[in-house]
Amino acid sequence: MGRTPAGETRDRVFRFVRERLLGGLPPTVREVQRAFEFRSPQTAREHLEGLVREGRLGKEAGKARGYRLPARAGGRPPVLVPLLGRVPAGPADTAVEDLEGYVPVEAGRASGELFGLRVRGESMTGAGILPGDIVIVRRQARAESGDVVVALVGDEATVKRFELRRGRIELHPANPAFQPILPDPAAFALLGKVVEVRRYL
Amino acid sequence: MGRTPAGETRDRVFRFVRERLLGGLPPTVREVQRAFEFRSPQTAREHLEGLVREGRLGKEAGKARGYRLPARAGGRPPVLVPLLGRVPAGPADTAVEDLEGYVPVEAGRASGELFGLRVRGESMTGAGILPGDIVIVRRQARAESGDVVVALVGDEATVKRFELRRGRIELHPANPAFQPILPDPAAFALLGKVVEVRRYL
DNA sequence: GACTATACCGTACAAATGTACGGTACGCAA
DNA sequence: TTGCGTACCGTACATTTGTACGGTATAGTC
Repeated sequence: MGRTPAGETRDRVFRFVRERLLGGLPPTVREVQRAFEFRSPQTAREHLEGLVREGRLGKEAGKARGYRLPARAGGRPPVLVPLLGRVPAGPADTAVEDLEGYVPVEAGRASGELFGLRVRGESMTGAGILPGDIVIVRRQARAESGDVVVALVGDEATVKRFELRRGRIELHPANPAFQPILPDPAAFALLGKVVEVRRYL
Repeated sequence: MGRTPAGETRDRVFRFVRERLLGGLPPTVREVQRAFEFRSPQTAREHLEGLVREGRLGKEAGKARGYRLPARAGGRPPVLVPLLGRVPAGPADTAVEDLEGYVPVEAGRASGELFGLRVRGESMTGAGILPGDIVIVRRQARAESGDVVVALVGDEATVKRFELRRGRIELHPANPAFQPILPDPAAFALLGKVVEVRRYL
């Protein structure tokens, strides 16, 4: 019968499974079978079990789509965080109508609730944050001086550098053409801290 | 029997399912059943089908773990592209020893071979590309004027704006403190085009 | 009351999926 | 040659899982 040199197919099976796992949806035995045109599910299973025996894969026995990356291999699948089009005033859950889509973020970075926000305006160009960029924000009510934050000033969401001076909050732009904002505490709300910036060219 | 106010349980089911979907592993009907302590899988199914009917969920009928986020909401799971620590001289696959990790990228953006590269130097700060940023690069041998590219000049990989002037290639920095590079065609290789910039704060 | 809708239960069935058992073909080494 | 290991096939079976059908209870409305 047509065979393949030692271990080569198994490596390709591993890469296929890893791809699927990293992508988020583990494959079934028969999906592996079809992908490699094996004529028996057992062939796929032998490769998968072999990979488990070698420690290259983990599994939840008996369960559908039970193959996993081994725990030590760190690679949890990325999570998708909502990309919000407008100001996230309430909890992100309620702002469904403003959902532009989802952005993948490493799970390790995903402590707390994250959301994405598209940047408007040029006030942070000096910090490499340009209009149209997407900032990934961890929702939190506190910040430290120097953090880049998303804040609600009046009715407007804005991205600025956060500074605490003599007990007073200041929001500093990173562009000499703009002035620092000294928000009225009553009309101010900190939405979260920027943990990542992305730009699609 | 114990019932719950209109729509409330359904909302909680939706959040549960979305959590699982964003986390990577879609739940089964019976996992939803157990999570909410329904005594019939049918109850879970009615909520799930209801959510599909409302357009809040999508599904692959008949398949195990077939519930999905609706297509409009961001679609395919992200793929992970290799983040290379050093110059990717050969195909990315061969440079495994220089692998720093993986970066998730939307599948829709993943036409062609992608890799990530960490930016060194300040030559592109004017374009919002700072030292330490990660650029996502599509491997390609051609570019057009204005593209931000990764090029190999001599032995060094560099990120610059690509310009073609009178048949001659020029690499322009985006920082007045740096000079354009007019590379010797013999010692020049275009590695790819930057399609995305990210910064982790 | 009669009617309808919603939320849930209980059970059964069918499809998808994981698993087991036995077989064939090839390469290699004793 | 024999024996062993690997790679694969074919088929059957058990579990998991999705699905269908019918039922009960509560609330609201006409």
